[in-house]
Formats: sequence, C-alpha cells, structure tokens
Amino acid sequence: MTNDETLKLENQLCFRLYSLTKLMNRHYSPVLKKLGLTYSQYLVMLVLWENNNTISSLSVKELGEKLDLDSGTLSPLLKRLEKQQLLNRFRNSQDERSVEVKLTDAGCQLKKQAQDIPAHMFSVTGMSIDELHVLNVQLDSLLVTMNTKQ
Amino acid sequence: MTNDETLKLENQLCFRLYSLTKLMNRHYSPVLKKLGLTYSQYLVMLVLWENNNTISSLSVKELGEKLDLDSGTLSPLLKRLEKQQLLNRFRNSQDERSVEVKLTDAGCQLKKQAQDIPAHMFSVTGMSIDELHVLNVQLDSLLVTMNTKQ
DNA sequence: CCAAATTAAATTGCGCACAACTAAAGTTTC
DNA sequence: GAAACTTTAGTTGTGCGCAATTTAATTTGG
Repeated sequence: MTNDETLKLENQLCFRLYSLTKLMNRHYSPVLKKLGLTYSQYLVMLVLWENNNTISSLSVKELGEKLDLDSGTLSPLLKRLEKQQLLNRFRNSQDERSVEVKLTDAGCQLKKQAQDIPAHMFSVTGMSIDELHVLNVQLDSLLVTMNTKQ
Repeated sequence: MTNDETLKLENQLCFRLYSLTKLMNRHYSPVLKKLGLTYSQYLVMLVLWENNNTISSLSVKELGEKLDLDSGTLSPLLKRLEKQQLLNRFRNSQDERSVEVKLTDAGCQLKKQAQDIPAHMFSVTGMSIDELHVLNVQLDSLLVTMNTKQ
C-alpha cells in the first residue's frame, strides 16, 4: 500500500472499531433505557452483579481495574447510580482512602431485567456461536498486545 | 451458557470492542497531539485529505454520512478545526442551508505529518497484514449486519 | 402562489473518558 | 516520631456522541 492508501478511512482497523462501538451503543441504548441505565452504567452493574455485590463490597479502585476506567469517570457515574438507589457508597473503615460500593436490593433485583440482554444483542450481530468465539479470541489477543506495548 | 454466564463481562463481544476502542484512542492520542488533533478531528481530516479538499469542498452533511456523525458532533468540532486554521466553513450559495468545508493550505500541509501514523499504529497491533485483513473483513460484515438491523 | 412539509445546520443539555490537579489518608525512611 | 513518599478519590476542564429542539432555507402540493 502507498502512504496515500494507508491514510484512507476504508483501510483503517481503528475506524472500524470506532464505528462498531458507536453502533453497538446505539443498539444497547433503547434496551438499557428500560432499565434506566447507560452502557457504562450497565458495565458497572455487570461487575457488581458478577461479584455478588450485596454480600461483599467492591472498591472504586477494583471497579476501575476491571473496567479500565479512572476515578474521573467512575466517581460521578457511581454518584448517579447511588442517586437512582441502585447502590450505596461508603468509606472503608480500615482504610479511609478507599470508597466501597455495595448494591442495594433494588440494584440486585435489576439483574433479572437484564438477563435477556446478552441473547438479544447476540441476535443483533447475526453471528453464529463459533464465529463469535473466533472474533472474541482475536480481539483478546489484540487487547493483550496493545496493553503490553506500554 | 447459562443466563448468569452470558452476563459476565468476559463473555461479551461489546466490552471487548469498547475496551479496544479506548485502548486505540490512548495509543493515538500522544501521536496526534503532535499535530494538535484529537482522534475525531483526525478522522475528519482523513476524509478531507482523501477528497482533495483544497480543490473541491465537502458539506457537513456529506462528512456526517462518511463518518456516521450528526451535526451535534460535527458543528463544534469543525469550528475548532477552523479556529486552528486547518479549514474554512462557508454557506453554499446555491443552497444556503448547506455549510461547505474546505481545507486551508495549512490543513493540506498537515497531511505530510500524518503519513507515518497508519504504519506506526499497525506496528502497535502486532498483527500481520493477513491477520489484519481477515479481521477487517469480519468487522465489515458485522458493521453491515448491525447497520441493516435498523 | 402560498401554506405545509422537508431538509440542513446549529444549539442545548447530558453522560462519558481522560488529563491534570487537589485533598486526605496511609506508608516508608531515616 | 516527623518528613517525604505513595495511594485513593474527588474535582475541574475539554472534547466528543447523541437526543431533542430551534432556526432558516428549500421543496412540494393544492
């Protein structure tokens, strides 16, 4: 490829990822609106549901590590979820620097309403289970490579 | 997979795309900072460079179609690029509703500084040309499917 | 020819992402 | 034990993306 061709939009992997992410978000939005969540808020709820967060709490730091987000994003987002009474925030008494997050009953209940979302989104992709798996593996390897390159 | 498993982050294609897009952006940022551009601004410049935009102008509508962005995103973004004197904005005299965009000399010159970016970003992915091509084809097919599903 | 409908861009408001910074709590080192 | 550091959240400011609305220009239909 010439330099001119590599600069074309159609040849760029990154533009495809960027477009797909926007497109995914547009498919999620109407579905998540019924639960009163944005996509990023949904990701936080997924982590909390996964960790049985009514029993054991999770710190902002741990959430940030799992989702690869910093406090500048998470702090206001968690406050919004707290305002919706889906979770509570409180300082860790052992280490007052740390803020712990715990699902409320309502937050825990919401999981039921989210149960069908993954299957619905899968159907939107039009892919087979095998195709999905292959793509996931490819993207994981790309994630690892790009994360290690400093 | 059980419903509980489909709700796990690690099983979600969308989270991978979301994470990869953020990661891509983080790799682009320091490179694009040298040109004074954000990633979205870079995309606009790619389209304008591709269309020999010093000669023929492009409307906001056409830009929006190529990048899948609306005027709510493009209007302020284009104003920022105009403030940096990379392009000019003016109403189409044939149809005063339409705003046309045209690169300045400086905007056209900037292309030279961007020539090496695609090759650099390709090296960051650690992929071979063939692997990249396969992934691009897969993502294109996903884009088509998800775009047609209304 | 003119009212109604359509189109194009801009504006407003919200919620991310993230850089840069601040404040406060905890740890280390001498 | 106090000063220097590190760690953790929070705050501030910028730039998207996008929904919803507004304004102005153009097109369409009666």
